[in-house]
Formats: sequence, C-alpha cells, structure tokens
Amino acid sequence: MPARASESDGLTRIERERRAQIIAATITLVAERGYPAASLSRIAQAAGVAKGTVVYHFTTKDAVLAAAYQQVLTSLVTHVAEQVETVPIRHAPQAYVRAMLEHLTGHPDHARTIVQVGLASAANGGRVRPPSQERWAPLATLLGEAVAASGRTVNTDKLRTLAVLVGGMIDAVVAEFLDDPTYDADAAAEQIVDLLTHEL
Amino acid sequence: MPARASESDGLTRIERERRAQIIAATITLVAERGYPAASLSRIAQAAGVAKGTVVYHFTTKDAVLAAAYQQVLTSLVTHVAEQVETVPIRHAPQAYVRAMLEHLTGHPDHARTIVQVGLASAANGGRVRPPSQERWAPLATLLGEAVAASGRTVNTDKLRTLAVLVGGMIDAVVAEFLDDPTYDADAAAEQIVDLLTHEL
DNA sequence: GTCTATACCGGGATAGAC
DNA sequence: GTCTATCCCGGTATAGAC
Repeated sequence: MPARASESDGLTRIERERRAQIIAATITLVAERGYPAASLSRIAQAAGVAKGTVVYHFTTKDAVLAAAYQQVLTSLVTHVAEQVETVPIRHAPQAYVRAMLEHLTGHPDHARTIVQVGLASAANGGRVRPPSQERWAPLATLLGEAVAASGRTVNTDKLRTLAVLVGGMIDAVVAEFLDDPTYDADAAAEQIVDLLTHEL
Repeated sequence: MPARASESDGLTRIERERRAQIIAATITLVAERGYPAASLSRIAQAAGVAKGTVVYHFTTKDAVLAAAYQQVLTSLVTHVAEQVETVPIRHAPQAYVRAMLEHLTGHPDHARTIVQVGLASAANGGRVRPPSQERWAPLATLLGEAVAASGRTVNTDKLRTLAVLVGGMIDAVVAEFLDDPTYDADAAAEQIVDLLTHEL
C-alpha cells in the first residue's frame, strides 16, 4: 500500500511535497532573476535536489514552468472571480479590471512570473500560455452579460474586440508598472474603467 | 583600396551584402517557423554560409536578431510617420493607430518577426525591444500635441497612461489577428479610433 | 578582410544504476 | 523514487586558411 493520496489527485504524499517544493523554487527564481535563470540545474539547486529529480517529477522543463505558471494564475483567477461576484452583473467588467490590476500590482512577483513565463512560452511556441482568443473569452462573456443586464444589445464582434482591447490595456498597464514601480497603476485602472463605462 | 562604402556607413560592399542576406534569411525563418527555429546554425544554413560567418558579421546572436528586428521596425516606423504627417495634428493619434494596424496586418511576416523577437527579448532580459516607457513615448507626444491643438489641456500622467492604453490595444489586436487571420483587424482599428476620439 | 573548422561550455532529454 | 552518466544541440571563442 504505497501511500495513496489523501486527495483525489493521483499523487502520493511525497510526490506532492516534491512538486510543491520545486514549484516554489521555480516561482522565486523566475520572479527574482528572470526566465533565463530558470534552467533545470538552477531550479534543482534551489530546490535542493538533483536535476534528474526535477525531470522525474515533471518529465519536461516546460511542465515545470507550466506548473509554476498555473499556480500563480490560479491565485489570480480566484481573486478576480471573488471580486467579480460581489457586484451586480452590469458592473462586473469594471470589477474585473480593478481586481486584475489590484492583484497583479499587489503581487509583483506573481506578475513577473506570469509575464516572464507567458512571454517565453509565446516566443517558444509553447502551449503554456493560452492563445489570445481564449485569454479574453471570459471577459467577453462578462461584457456580454453586462450589456444584456442594461437592456441594450451589442454586436458579438464588437464585444469580442472590446474584450481584446480591455485585455490589452491591462497587459500594457502591468508592463508599464513592472518597468517603473512608481507608475500609478491604480489611476490607470480608473482610466480604463472610465473608458469602459463610456463604451457600455 | 578595399571597396569603400558608397554610403556613409562604414561598411564595405561585401559586408552590406552578407548582412542583408543573413538578415533576410533570419526574418523569413523567424516569421515562418518561430523564434526557436532561428538558431545560428539554421540561420547560417538558410543564408547559405557557415555558422562562423554569421558570427563574423554580427559578433553575437542577439545582434543578428536585433538587426532583423530593426529592419522590420524601421519599415513600420517609416510608414506610420508618413501617414501621420498627411493629417492635421489633432487627428494624428487616429492616423497613428490606423497606420500601425494597417502595416502590421498587411505584413504579417513583419508583425510575426516583431512579436517573436520582441517577446523573446523581453523574456531573456535582452535589450532588443525598448522598455514599455520608451515604446509609447512618441504616441504620448502625439496625443499631447493633439489635445493642445484642440485648445484643451490634459494632465501629463493621464496622457502617459492614455498612450500606454492605446499601445496595449494595438498590441492586443495584432496578437488576436496573428492568432486568427479571419479576425477583422480593420474594424478593431476603428473601434480603437472611436474610443480615442471620445477621450480627446 | 573574409571565411571555416574546431573546441568549449551550458542547456535539456534519455537510459539505466542504485 | 532518486540520482548519475551520457548524448545532442545551442551559443561563443579561437586559430588559422584563403
């Protein structure tokens, strides 16, 4: 009876421990020293295990980065979902924008990890980061529900584009903030919200 | 008399030829098969020279990518500048947006090269792509002149952010278009222009 | 001045020893 | 389940051929 998992993920206790340990090391490494520093050997060293051990638990380097990415992303998504649910549907998009920027600027290490891994994935043709279409699909849905709640109707294409535009604005503000920590991202968030409110 | 350059760049004829040849091969390679395919050996092979030859003319791989990046970027900047100059200052930002998306969607290979090299540079901490602040500084200037021409005044910070937001929207539309070539980028451009016009 | 061959080091992936 | 040995590939540096 080799230590069955307590949760329904088919992982043993030690497996979950090692994975968590390696993921944590990876996030720190990427956030502090950038993507290029996150080689398998360095990750292994930071986690206190051998290179092969990392590969054993994740089979590939991409999988390690993907796991780290997923972890910080889940934390982001959870936060945004919570915030969005506390407001009426017609104000959901605004809450979405605020929550995104709030979380990202409040956790620069997470933001850096998301950006670094996301960029590297895109540049390497990896599938860690979802394509543009999927990335902003939830926001498009939110926008659709918001206008519907206001009794008006908007062309589906316009909605899709609006989601893309708002998404792009969020990305850009995060990038600017990471480049220049003195940049007032909160004010930028309100500017996006204003723009969005005009549009809805 | 070893073949002085006809132009004032201190390059010999053969140097310019080889560089052009290698840069062209690089652009094609990056656009068609992505950044990871653009290794020195593959670039050399595609250009019909030895690996060392590429290094001889560019000293480093980053330099090759930077040169390719610069070439497509110059073509973009030139086009945008031309378009912007044909309209009165107060409509310059709108012309900027249209020209950017026009060129980028009209030359997907250029767009792909810019995106791929830009992303890789950002992910690798390289200095090929300028930081967010510099990227949209010209647009910010344009926006400032446009509002000034309309007689109104706008806070400098708001202007900076507006430039960042518009820049982000452009990036996002390009990304969406590259993901899905059936996406109507022209319509998206007009949506950005509308949004911008409200704001100015 | 132009180009090639070769060697070095570090990265990721695989096989197999323990 | 963990780790080492090994392999191949990528970028860089050097020596030297023409």
